[in-house]
Amino acid sequence: MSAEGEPIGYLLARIHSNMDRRANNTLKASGMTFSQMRLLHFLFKQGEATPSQKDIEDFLQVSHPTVVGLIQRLEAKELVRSGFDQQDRRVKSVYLTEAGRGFMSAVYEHHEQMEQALTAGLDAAEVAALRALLRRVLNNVLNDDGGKPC
Amino acid sequence: MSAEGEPIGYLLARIHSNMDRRANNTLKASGMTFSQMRLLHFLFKQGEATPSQKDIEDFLQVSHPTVVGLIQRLEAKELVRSGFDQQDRRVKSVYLTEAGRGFMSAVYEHHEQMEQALTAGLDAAEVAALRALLRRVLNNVLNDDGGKPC
DNA sequence: GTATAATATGTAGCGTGCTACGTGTAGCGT
DNA sequence: ACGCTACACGTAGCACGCTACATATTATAC
Repeated sequence: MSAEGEPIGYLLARIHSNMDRRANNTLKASGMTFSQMRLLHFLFKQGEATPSQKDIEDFLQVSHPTVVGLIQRLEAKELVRSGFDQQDRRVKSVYLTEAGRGFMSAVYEHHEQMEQALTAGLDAAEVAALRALLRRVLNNVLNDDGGKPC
Repeated sequence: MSAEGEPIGYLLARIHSNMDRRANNTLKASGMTFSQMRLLHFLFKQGEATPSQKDIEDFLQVSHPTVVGLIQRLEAKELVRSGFDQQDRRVKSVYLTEAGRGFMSAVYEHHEQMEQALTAGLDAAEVAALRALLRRVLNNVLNDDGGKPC
């Protein structure tokens, strides 16, 4: 029937938008969003290091104006702070405040919940297989030029 | 190292945003977007039927204000037209214009390209496995209430 | 030293998604 | 007929993603 014909692209679009909506509804009470959570997660993992805006852009794989917006909103909430580097005054370093660091436990709790909700009913081998396939798809999306000369 | 730990949720977010950007860049010349393409695809499949805005909402699985915006932009381009039903004047029926119907061949061409780019390097069995796993993930995202009472 | 290119960040404007709330129509109970 | 609920659609306002263009700093070439 229609099962074999359903495009992977549409499937991914539907999953992502539903996942995003669910996550944001759960986080709504705390005034956070899924994207903001991803950024805090990255900063938390860095420990004492203070990554630049460019590093964040590469990690999240979004454009730099998107990162600017995220940082502005997180700074308004006093969860992160930023400042220009003294060595190279082009780069802006970003780091968690104490409040931001404290926020992370709640964030990680939700993180676990969402991951388990996504993979409910799949055993460990299936999750591993899915992850491996998705990583290959991601690589295609990142590097493949699909006929476009540039 | 970090391979086994990468959350499915983040992987999906990265894939979707990169896919969307690629698709929109390819479609840019024609003034279309990936979302608009999904809607035209749905209308085209309906043949003579004229689905309501609500039907579109259910198919795309997005909120009704999002559908309103999509339709407004497609109507501005004269690719679709809409009107309220005479039987039940709450419902607004949407259908392709001739221009919209003509547009579809180009759309389908890109559709094929994107699908192939996504699954490059995967054989038929792997694509089928990925699709099956994604469908289960989608189902989790759709139906699982994850502790929310309702 | 000065011009040029490369890099990092900022701003403008738009599309797409959401929630919350408002409007109009249909259906139902009384 | 009246009110109430349910349903479909509309609007407001926001978050987040993009491209295109602008600015500031550094690096490089001459």
